Amino acid sequence: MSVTIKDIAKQAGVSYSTVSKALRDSPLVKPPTKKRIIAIAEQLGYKPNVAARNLVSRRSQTIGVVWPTIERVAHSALITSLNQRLEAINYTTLISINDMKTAFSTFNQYPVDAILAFNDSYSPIDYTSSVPIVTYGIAGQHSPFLTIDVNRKKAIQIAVEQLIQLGHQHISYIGDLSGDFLQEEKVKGFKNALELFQLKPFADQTIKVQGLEQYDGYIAARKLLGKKSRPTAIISGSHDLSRGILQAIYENQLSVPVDISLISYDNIPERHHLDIALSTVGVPIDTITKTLVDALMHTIEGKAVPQTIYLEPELNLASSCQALTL
Amino acid sequence: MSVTIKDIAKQAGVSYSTVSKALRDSPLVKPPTKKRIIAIAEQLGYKPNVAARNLVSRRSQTIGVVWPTIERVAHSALITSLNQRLEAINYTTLISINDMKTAFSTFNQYPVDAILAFNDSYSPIDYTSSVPIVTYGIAGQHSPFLTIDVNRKKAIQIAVEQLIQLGHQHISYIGDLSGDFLQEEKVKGFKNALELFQLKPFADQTIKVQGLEQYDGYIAARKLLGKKSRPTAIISGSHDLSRGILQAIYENQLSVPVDISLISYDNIPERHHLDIALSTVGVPIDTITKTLVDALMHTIEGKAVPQTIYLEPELNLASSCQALTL
DNA sequence: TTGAAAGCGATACCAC
DNA sequence: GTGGTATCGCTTTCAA
Repeated sequence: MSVTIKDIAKQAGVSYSTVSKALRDSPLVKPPTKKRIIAIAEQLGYKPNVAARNLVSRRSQTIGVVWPTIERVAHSALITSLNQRLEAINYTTLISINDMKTAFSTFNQYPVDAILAFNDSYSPIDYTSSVPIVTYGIAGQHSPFLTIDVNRKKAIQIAVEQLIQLGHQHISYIGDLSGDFLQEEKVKGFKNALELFQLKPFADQTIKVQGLEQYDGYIAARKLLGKKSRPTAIISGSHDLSRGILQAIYENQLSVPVDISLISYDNIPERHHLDIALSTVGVPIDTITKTLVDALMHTIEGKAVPQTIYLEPELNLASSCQALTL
Repeated sequence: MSVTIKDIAKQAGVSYSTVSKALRDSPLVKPPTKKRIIAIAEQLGYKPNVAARNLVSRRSQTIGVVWPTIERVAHSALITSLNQRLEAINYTTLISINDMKTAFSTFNQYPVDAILAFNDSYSPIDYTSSVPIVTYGIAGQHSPFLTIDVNRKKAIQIAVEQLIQLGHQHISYIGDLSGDFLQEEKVKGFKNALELFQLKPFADQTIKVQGLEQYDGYIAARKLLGKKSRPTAIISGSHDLSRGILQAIYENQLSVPVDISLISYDNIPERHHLDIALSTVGVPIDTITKTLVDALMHTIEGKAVPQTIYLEPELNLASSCQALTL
């Protein structure tokens, strides 16, 4: 049997309700008493019983994260950052890798204060939950939840704009992954931008990939660079793709940015870990997770309204881009 | 406020303790009564309050999984399978991606019945936990916990033995990743086996990789195959590496198994998803997770002893290997 | 400033 | 078979 507040109360010679207050740092307990109680608690190795606390407070200080696609690495960094943030405000993160429906059901019977669902499809989440839900991903049409969405279209558009300003006319986009809605958004953004800036279409505008890993970027870029005519600039759909693309470029005895300028989607710290400083567009992970946590807290307090928050991407111009030299 | 057993009791006109029994399918309640109560519960949308249940039963039906390395994909499939198995026996899986120490502390104050820790280092886990712990990974020297370890050395040894039986003399191992203890075990197994079978050493016996992804396998294999003399057989440290290796072999206009035989570590269903049926050595994921779950249940019931369970790898011979033709 | 007591929702034991 | 009741560990009024 582990130690309870009653044990502490006995030791301290006070009532156990006083202990409860002291441990919760209530102002209703005299500082010296409080100090003594906390000392004893520590010494006894007291750990509060969460079940009991949840029972009475009707709060669990736990966020349920629905993350059905662990096998795809994309969100790992996001989850890591999210976890840290929640931890900092005394929340526990509980991850479920089951499908939405199962996970919702689990979390609804488990004591979580809110659910964060990673949603990478357009299909509406048709599930009623008594626990408040925040969604990260594609903004659905009439989502009944607060949804956080990254403006991926605009991100790519910004990249295109930047390259055009630098004088580029032949720009390829590597990262067309069919079946992945998040990726398709980016492709749309690319095509929109080309139209918008009235760039004349050329052969290899969008390059399909099999996946989003370094390997896929490498394969795609090699195919692209193997041809007689090649673009002067490339936009890549993800950081990992970019790594592979860089490799392929080097292999072709080409140089970045002299021969080819490169802008990568994804705004993560790892962009500094390459031989060359990578230009990127995207929302910084920190911004995303901060927004998510804020949204969750608001939702828990019942202050959130079903709406979509679009996060605006930022451009980080670095040495992987330069003006086209004629 | 959500519905409780008292609400059901009122509706059904019975005492709430009867409801409790009925809902737990106790034989002490007449079937018709039981049926009626269950119907009402369903109709009211009753969800048991886990906190209250935990409080009294002193069980939470929850396993805490410590998985600090989500960013490395290797264990994803394992976690997925584990989660399914636990779900099947009414256990909830709670994943923490914090470091061991933090995670243990969280789980110790959170109601979990047992902790499963993924440990990929030799360093002993110096943490006392009142919650029972099962470890998966390298068997420590004097681990105070039940540890499940895969005999990786032996796996590679079996692969070598098989290839030798097929007449191969020049065998390379791709998958030497410094700093990763699990990988180093495999390299050791390879070297041991070569000695054991008295194979004369040749130049490119072990090939270092930067990571364990397809890309890394591709790069390593390309380097290996670019030289004048090449091995007649390759053993690969992981499924993903193998995919890249296959790619590099094809690119060199070589064929598997005619020119090169290939055996891959990792025994996962995906081995059937390639152009060629891949020979593999390793413990099937299902076996691993079954063992883990059994170990956890035993531990929870207090029937487990601190010991190491070694899982023995299996060889699956498929068309990616053939006898050496002279 | 402290203590007593009610109660959160469910289980389990003991009567009836 | 069913109902009453103590109990789990803690928070929260309400009195003292």
